[in-house]
Amino acid sequence: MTRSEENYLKAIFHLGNGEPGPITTNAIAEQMETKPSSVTDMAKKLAEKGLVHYKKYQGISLTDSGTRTALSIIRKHRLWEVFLVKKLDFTWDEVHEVAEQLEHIKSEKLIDKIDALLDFPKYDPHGDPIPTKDGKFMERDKQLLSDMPINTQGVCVGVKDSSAPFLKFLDKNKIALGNTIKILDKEDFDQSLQILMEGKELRISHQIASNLYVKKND
Amino acid sequence: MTRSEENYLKAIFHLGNGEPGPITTNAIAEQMETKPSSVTDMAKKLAEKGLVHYKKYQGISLTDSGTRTALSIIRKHRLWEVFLVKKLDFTWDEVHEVAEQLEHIKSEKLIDKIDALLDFPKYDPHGDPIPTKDGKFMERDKQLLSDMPINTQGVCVGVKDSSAPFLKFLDKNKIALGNTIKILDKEDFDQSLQILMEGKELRISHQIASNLYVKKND
DNA sequence: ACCTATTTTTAGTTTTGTCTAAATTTTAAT
DNA sequence: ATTAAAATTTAGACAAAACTAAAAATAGGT
Ligand SMILES: [Mn+2]
Ligand SMILES: [Mn+2]
Ligand SMILES: [Mn+2]
Ligand SMILES: [Mn+2]
Repeated sequence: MTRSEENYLKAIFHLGNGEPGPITTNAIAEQMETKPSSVTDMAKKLAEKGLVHYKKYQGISLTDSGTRTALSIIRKHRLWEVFLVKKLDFTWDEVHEVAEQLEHIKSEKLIDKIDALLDFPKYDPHGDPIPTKDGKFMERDKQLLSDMPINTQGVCVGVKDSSAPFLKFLDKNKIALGNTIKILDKEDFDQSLQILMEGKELRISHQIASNLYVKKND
Repeated sequence: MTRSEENYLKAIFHLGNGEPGPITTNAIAEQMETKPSSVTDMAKKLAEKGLVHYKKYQGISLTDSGTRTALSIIRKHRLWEVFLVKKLDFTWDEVHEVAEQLEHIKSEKLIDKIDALLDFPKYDPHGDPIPTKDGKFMERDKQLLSDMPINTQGVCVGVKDSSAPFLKFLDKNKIALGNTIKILDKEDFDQSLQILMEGKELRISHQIASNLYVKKND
C-alpha cells in the first residue's frame, strides 16, 4: 500500500461518510487537490486491488477491504493527533499537518503502543471518534450549534471545520471542547447567537455556530 | 528534500565517518542495497543541490550543508529509537526498522519535543551518540572488546553490529549495555574470551567480542 | 608501457504518480 | 429530441527513482 493509495482511500471514506452511494471523480479530485484525470488513474489501480468499486462514469465507492484500510489510516491519524496534544503539548491547530505524515508509518505495534500510552482515547483533539483496532467507528450523538433551538443546554464536543484559522479563532475567543454552552437568543437578521459559555455571555456568528458540534444535555 | 535523498546522505555520512576522503560509488551502492548506476544518478542530483562534492570517477563526499542534513536525519533516527524503547517498551532489536520511517517525518517542533520528553538523551539504545540540534556529534571514548588486553575492566557501552539477530543473541546471553565487564582470559586458538560480566563468568567468541564496544574504567 | 580486471558512467527502460489536452459520456435545459 | 454544458476518461507526456546492458575510465600487474 503506497502513501498515495492510502490518501485516496482516506479521502473517499471522508467524502462518502454520511452520503450513501458512489463518490464522484471531481469530488475526490477537489478533496485531494489533484486533477480528475489523476483520480481516474488511481480508481483503476485501487479497483484492480479490490479496494474500491469502480465502473466507468459511475463513480467510486470503497469495498469492505477499502473501508477497513481507510479506517486504519484514520485511526492512526487521530491517535497521533491525540499523542501530539497530550504528550507533546502541541495545540489542536498544529497537529493535523504532522499527523498527515505520521499516519503512514507502517508498524502495527507502534500504533497499538501509542494507543495504550494514551489510555485508549475515544476521540481526537477535534472531537472526532477514533476507530477501534477492528474498525468499529462510533459517531457521537451531536448536532451543529446552529441547528439547536433557543434555551437548549449542552457541551461543545467537536468542530466541523478543523482548519487552523478556525481553531485559532476559537482559542482566541476561549471556546474549547468540553465547555458548557446554553443558547440564550437567536438573531433573525443574521442568525447570530447569544450564548452562555462557561458562565460568560457572548455573541457568536452563524458562520461559527454552523461549525461547532454540541451534545445536548439529557 | 526527498526521502531517497535523505537516505543517500545518511549512507554517505556513515561510510565517511572515520575514513577521510571521498566515498566510492560501489560502497554507497552496497550500503544502500542498490546499483552503482543509481548511485551515480543520485550523486549528480545531490551535487546539483550543493549537498555533496562530486567529480566523475572521483568519488563522493558530503559538503558542509550535506553533513548538516545527514546529522539532522541521524539525530531524528536515534531520538525516535530512544522514544520507542523508553516510552513504548520496544526492544532494542525492534526499533531500527520503525526509526527508518520516523526519521523522515518533517517537523522541527516534533523532534524537539520528543527530545525534551526523553530528557535530552545523549545516546541511543545501541550506544550511538545523538547529534545535538546544531549538529554537534560526540563520539564516546570506547573500544572493541576484542581489542582490550587481559585483566582490563570496563562497561559495555555499544554495539558495532546492531542487526536484530546479534542484538537478540546478546539478550539471550544476558549481555546488555551498562553491564560491567572484566576480561579474564584470551584463548589464542580461536581468540575467544573468558569474561566476568556482572559477576558471572562466561565465554565469548571473537565474533561477538569484535562487535561489542566497551568503555575502560579509569 | 601495455594489457586486463574492476569501477564507474552512460544510454535506454520501467514504474509510480502526476499533468495537459483532446475525446467521450452523461446531464440538464430548451 | 436536440443540443449545450459539465463531468469523466483517454492519450500522450513528464519527473523521480530505480533497473540492465554497454561503454568508458581507472588501477594493478607484468
Ligand atoms: Mn487531522
Ligand atoms: Mn482530527
Ligand atoms: Mn538504527
Ligand atoms: Mn541506533
